[in-house]
Amino acid sequence: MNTHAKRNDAYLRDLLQQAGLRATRQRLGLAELIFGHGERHLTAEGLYADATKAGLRISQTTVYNTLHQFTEAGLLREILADPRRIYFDTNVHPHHHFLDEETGDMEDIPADGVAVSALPTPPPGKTIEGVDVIVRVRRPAPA
Amino acid sequence: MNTHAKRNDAYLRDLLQQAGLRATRQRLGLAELIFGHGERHLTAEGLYADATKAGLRISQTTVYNTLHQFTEAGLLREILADPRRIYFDTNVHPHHHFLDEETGDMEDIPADGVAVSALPTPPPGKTIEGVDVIVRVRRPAPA
DNA sequence: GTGATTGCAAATCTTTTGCACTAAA
DNA sequence: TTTAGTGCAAAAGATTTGCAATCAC
Repeated sequence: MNTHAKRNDAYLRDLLQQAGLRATRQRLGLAELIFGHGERHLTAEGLYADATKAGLRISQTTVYNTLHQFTEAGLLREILADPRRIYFDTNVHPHHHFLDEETGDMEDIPADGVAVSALPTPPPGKTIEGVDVIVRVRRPAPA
Repeated sequence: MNTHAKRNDAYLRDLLQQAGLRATRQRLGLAELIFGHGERHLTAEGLYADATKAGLRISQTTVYNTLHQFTEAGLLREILADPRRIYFDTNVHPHHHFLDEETGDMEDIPADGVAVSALPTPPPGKTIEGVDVIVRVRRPAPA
């Protein structure tokens, strides 16, 4: 028997239930890809491609819906990085990112790699929701 | 006479010339709005609206073209802040931003408001192009 | 059974592109 | 005159929405 799959399935069902979401075939499949598979920085486009490749029958609409639902549930976090597409991160804890300007690839910055020394005073009447640090990198142009 | 306007015009013509751009009516108009007017955080949409409001006959295409040309010339800088739209900043020096998550408004963080303590080591073969810090703020939800 | 979920198709929004016309130098 | 610039219209790309059929509980 595939004990591992069963246990994983139960885990994912639990995850969904705690998020107040029904355990549909599509959501289980995406959750497996996202949380069971080690994916870290996702775009809707990429996740849809992976889902399709994995044989999951699902629509783009549902991928978008699911990413947003998972984000609302606190299972994912949006990264402000690229004005042309939304990135989601499976790591919802405070941390920061390298963004390759050429390829669009994203990578975590190791926990102690940067530190924001002192939080600035927010504009009056506003409170700080979070801090995003994006370190833009690229392969140096050939001399 | 409008000495001020003349001087300003000459200044803007010079700015364009040094950027290798012809001093067209449209570019002069936009440069006036952007650099003579104190605008700081622009979107194409907003600049187009302001230009139209100011009586400048111009197309959206030219606004997009001009923003990119100014950016290439180092007169503006793109800000990675909102996956849904590109922000440009007239301040091209290293500094960071507050982003109001509800309104989309952007504000500079005073120079000494944040500091990134130590730049992280970039992935092998890559060099750091720049660092963007976005502090997301919002009006706290009523209790 | 009942309300949540899915997914098609169409719409929306922002940005880019092709190309004929116009203007700057 | 020559080349750069403009802008219409259309395309492109990502994301969202309306709504009827389907599914989870």
